[in-house]
Amino acid sequence: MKNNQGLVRRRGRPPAFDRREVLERAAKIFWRRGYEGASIVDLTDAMGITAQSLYAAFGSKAQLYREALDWYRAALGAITPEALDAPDAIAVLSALLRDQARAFTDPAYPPGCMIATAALGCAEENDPVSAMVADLRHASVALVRARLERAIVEGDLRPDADPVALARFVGAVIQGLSVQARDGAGADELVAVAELAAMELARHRA
Amino acid sequence: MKNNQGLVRRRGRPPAFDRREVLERAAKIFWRRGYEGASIVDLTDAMGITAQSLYAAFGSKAQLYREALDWYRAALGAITPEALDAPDAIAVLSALLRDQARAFTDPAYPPGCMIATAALGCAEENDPVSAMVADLRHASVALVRARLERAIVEGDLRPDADPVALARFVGAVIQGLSVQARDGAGADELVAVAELAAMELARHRA
DNA sequence: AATTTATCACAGTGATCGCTACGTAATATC
DNA sequence: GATATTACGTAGCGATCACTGTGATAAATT
Repeated sequence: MKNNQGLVRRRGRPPAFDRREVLERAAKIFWRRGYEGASIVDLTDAMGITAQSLYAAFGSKAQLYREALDWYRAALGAITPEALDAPDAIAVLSALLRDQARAFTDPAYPPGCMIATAALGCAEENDPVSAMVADLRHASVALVRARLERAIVEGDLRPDADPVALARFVGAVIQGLSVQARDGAGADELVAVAELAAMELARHRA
Repeated sequence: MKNNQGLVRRRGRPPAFDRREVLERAAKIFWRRGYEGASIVDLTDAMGITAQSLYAAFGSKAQLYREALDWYRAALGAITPEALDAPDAIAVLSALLRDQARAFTDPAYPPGCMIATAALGCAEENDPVSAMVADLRHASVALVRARLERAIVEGDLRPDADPVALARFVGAVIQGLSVQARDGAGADELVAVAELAAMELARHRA
């Protein structure tokens, strides 16, 4: 009906649900409850499909979570190379901090970041899932670090600045913003924090 | 045997374990795995007692977690009014950030903070536990804020500084340090982040 | 029409969840 | 030693976990 837009012709009855839409609904449950805190019943209730359809479409809970993270990164929370590509690294990262402060408190979505504060401490059996999310955090910090290294070359950042520490600093503030958003902080409060962090970045401007 | 040091005489067979010692072992499991990630079997295995003894001594998993948090705050992770009481608020908070960076990476204990990044996103049934830990985070930030307000009165901090935002900023950095410690960061890396945050604090010195 | 695939409702898998009843062993007071 | 009190080990409670089998029906293709 809605899905399978003529790209791949298959025989048999087509799915009655839009795969992307039910994925988004599942992602919001994972976002709010975390991987372990979201049960299959929670997910199927929100998605409006049965467990059989879930497993037929997504394979497993862990695979569904992986796809939910992909959705989040593509739709909302990504720190992409493109987003960091504009001139003036310090302005780019200051805007990033402010944007994240606003995004983490957007009432249209669950509070906080789906990646920055996910799967911190979980049952041993789910350590692989935790490691996967940690890898996404590492990758984001690495992108920020690369952008800061470029900023030194381009003369935005002082040559004696430490891109590794500054990137970790930006990551830490974003993670803290996510914690406080989950604890109920408002947009203005978090933007004020982001601006303090941006001030510290500006201190390293060339 | 080891416990019940003559303080309260009771009839019947005395416990064969030291209550404080098994509580500390339980706390480390909670610390590493979180409230939901630590099962009763995980806990009793680490504590070296049976589930029967656990429930007789601590009442429930939630109550054991509460006592574990008390142990953590008393033994290690507390931001107490006393710790913040020394002169020069900015020096105090800078030292706090550095100390936390070191504590979060102490190989003698699980990585990160037991409170700063605990119970973020959990099953609905455990929302009360999550709220309890969030309250502890709020209380810590409130202590920092009070110390910063005093610093304005005492002339450490510039009168136009924002104690609320600065306290949230300190809290956010600590929370980010805890995330990155859990992700495997080392002491030196986190101390470098703490020092960047301390630099921003210093910018508001009177 | 025949085939294929997806839907649903229902049921149930073994495992684990937090938690507890029961009988016995050990230590107190009397 | 008698008795009361408490802890311990075994075993198991009902509930939920992620996940799957069955079977009938519906909707698409060939």
